[in-house]
Amino acid sequence: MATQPTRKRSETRARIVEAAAKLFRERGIDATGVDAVMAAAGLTHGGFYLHFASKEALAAEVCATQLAASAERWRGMEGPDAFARIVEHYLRPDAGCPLAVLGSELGRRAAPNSEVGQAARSMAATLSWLLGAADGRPTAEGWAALSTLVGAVVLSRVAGDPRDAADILAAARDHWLSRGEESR
Amino acid sequence: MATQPTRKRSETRARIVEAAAKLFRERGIDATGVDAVMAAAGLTHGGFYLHFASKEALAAEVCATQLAASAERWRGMEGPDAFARIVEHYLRPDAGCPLAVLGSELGRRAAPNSEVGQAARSMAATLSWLLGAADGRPTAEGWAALSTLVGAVVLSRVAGDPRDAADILAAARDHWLSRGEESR
DNA sequence: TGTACATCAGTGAACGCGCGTTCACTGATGTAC
DNA sequence: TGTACATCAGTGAACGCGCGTTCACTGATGTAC
Repeated sequence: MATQPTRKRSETRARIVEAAAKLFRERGIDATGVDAVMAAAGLTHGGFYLHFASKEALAAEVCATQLAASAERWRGMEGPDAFARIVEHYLRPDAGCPLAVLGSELGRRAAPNSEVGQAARSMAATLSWLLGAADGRPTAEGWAALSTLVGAVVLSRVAGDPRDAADILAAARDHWLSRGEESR
Repeated sequence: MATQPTRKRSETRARIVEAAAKLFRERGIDATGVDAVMAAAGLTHGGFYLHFASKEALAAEVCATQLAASAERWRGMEGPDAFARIVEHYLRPDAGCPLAVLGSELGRRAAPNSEVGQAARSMAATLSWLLGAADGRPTAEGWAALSTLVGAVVLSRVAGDPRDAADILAAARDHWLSRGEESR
């Protein structure tokens, strides 16, 4: 079959990362094959190793960059309702933060762990700050808030009943947003 | 090689389930082979299918029974510090509730889901009851508490730094136990 | 402007390994007589 | 009590498939002259 007109390597690479992020979120890392990732990126599987040393390297990069981007976005949030906006966004049924969606898989992978851990720390630190902490380090309250968010997403995905799933997300939201002023 | 003296099928089966529960908790379902489970049970892999129709059937049974047992144990807890005891126990670093440890893998498996969902509901209902709910149904507060527990375990396993891991578990504990009286 | 060649992204067949599953066989225990 | 046979749990070699990885090859673009 004919080859596509030559494209920039870096653009193709970005497409692969994007496709992988989506599939990993939907199906998990182990359950997503290299061929599926490449097909989703509009390529054949053979070209994968032109961009990545291994599937494991891709997984590490995808998780690290996704979480780093989230952490960065959170850190940039401003305004009195920043906390509420983060919570609402995190708990959207289609959000799928890697911490929650890939949590158990991440816990057992060696490679991405330090970066994943740092991103989690940064996210907890942002929540702590928005909850009134003095410096930029995660407080107990910040960790508790992040735990509730992550756990709610995990539980909502495990719950067989979609109504339970919605209840769980709403419960996590209410628990953290009904302190001080309600934001809607 | 010599065969072991004949044993009761049901006992062997129970040993397989026990071994699988341990390995699934440690390594995850996908990453644990049938041969590893059987070896841990002191058997060779060939005999597996005398007890289970497939690895998937084993996974379903292990998850369902583990969670049902947890839910049952929670339901039977009594006394004014029942809530505190559940929380403390759940957050022990070596506990490893399947909801947290296998959460993301469970979310994508078809078979065990309805039973897993029911167990989660029951656990949330017990927490709700102990937090003062009127009937035996899960309240928002109960779901929020369970979410925090699950999320804390997930995060503590993802955190690269063992000190963060301990902080996270302690934060979840403090968040839910410092309402009303402290229990220690 | 045109020709020859290097470079480069991507193709798709093939390889090898791990793992779930099957199956013929073994050795011990239980039962009939 | 002893012998013959059925049953039954378990063994371990083998099979097949999926998937990560490799590699010879293709076709397009860029460059030298």
